[in-house]
Amino acid sequence: MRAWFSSGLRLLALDGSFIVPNDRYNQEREQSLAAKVLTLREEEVLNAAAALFGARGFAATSIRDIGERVGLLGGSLYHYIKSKDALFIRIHDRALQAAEDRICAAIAGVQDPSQALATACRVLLEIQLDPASLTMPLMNDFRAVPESVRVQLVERRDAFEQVFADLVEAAPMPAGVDRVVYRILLLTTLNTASTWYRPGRLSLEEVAKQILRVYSIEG
Amino acid sequence: MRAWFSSGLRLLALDGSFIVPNDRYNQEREQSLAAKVLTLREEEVLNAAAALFGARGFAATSIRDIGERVGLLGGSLYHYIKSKDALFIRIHDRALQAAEDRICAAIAGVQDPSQALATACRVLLEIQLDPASLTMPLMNDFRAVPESVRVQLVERRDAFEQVFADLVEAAPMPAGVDRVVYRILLLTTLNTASTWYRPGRLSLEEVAKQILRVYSIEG
DNA sequence: CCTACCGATCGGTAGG
DNA sequence: CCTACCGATCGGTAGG
Repeated sequence: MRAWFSSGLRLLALDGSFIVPNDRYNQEREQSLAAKVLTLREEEVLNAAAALFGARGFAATSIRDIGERVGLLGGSLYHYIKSKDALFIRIHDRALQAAEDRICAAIAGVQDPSQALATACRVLLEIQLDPASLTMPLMNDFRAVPESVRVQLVERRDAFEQVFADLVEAAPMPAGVDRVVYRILLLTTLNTASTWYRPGRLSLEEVAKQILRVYSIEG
Repeated sequence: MRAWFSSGLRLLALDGSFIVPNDRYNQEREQSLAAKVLTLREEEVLNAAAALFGARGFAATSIRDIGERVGLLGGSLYHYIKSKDALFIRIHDRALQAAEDRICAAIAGVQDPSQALATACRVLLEIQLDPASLTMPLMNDFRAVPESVRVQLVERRDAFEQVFADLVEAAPMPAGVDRVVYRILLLTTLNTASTWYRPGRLSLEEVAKQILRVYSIEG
């Protein structure tokens, strides 16, 4: 049995990765275990950064802002991150992987193509509107991001969207609708819902129902 | 007859304001004539700033970037602008006013509610996708903008969207669709089209037709 | 994890 | 319209 496993305390983070207490063994193995095992402190840094990137965007979020959220000075953050660019890419990757996992799990047993698409939409909307899973720094608007970073974000996002491309391909469409355009509009709608939705008049379920209705999905 | 009128050369800018050659009379009267009469140089500055804000967002666009585009050093720009914040608000206001004017002119003679909504959508899409009228710094994503600026942008944008609110109110909807949600989804779709559309497979007219079809608008 | 700092860049100003 | 500069802040590093 591995040391980090026998150490007892182990938590499952929102995105499916393990969180373990910060001990020497873990610090030494961090690199070789890739991104799978994180210390509590690392998890804190990622969550704080995700929240700020999501709220203000890449350019308007400073390393010192992120540090302040977790009680560190800016420079000290570099013990946990390689660079601001790499941090953003990492958060984006983890958020999309977590979303993809949740969506694939939710549609695994669904046979009807319309029902599968409806379910995928509902789960993505849940993720985008969940204030706790601020883990989603809005997959759009890469304008303020350096070019070299943007190409990596776009590549990852395209992979994620393939899930929806497949679902849209299989689902029935209104007459004369281009499936590529439809998929883009649908995903934009789901991904930007957090910019306007505020709990109150409509519940999350009602918003989901409205979106499915506008997009002619029998859910 | 007014001096600026008799000076002969007068151009109509994209957003409907007049452009006149830079002469002493004009410079002296600029303030009292409000924002209606602009020197060529001012127009240049606004267009360059609009293009950069639109391409990179507020936080990632520097005053020096804008200056470079018009052949000035950063500091020299302050002869034409009051502040970066004020510049952004001004561009946003002018772009929305120009869009509103074009849309209202286009739907003026249209009686059928569905036809009117379809026309408004087509014109807004044209504006958002016209590479020349980069005058539109994407009316969404105010995340990187200072709070004091954002409230002014939102206020102006809400006024603009009232045109669409009225059109959606009058138009027939699919059964069970909430008109407020519908309007938000429709406007988001039109306003973000420039983030994904590239001329090639589909023409602007085809994209418009697709959007109208997805949103069940008989155009 | 902090102190202390680097060079670069930011929005903006003074003075001509 | 430029030179020359202000104080603030940026991402990032060294050394402990």
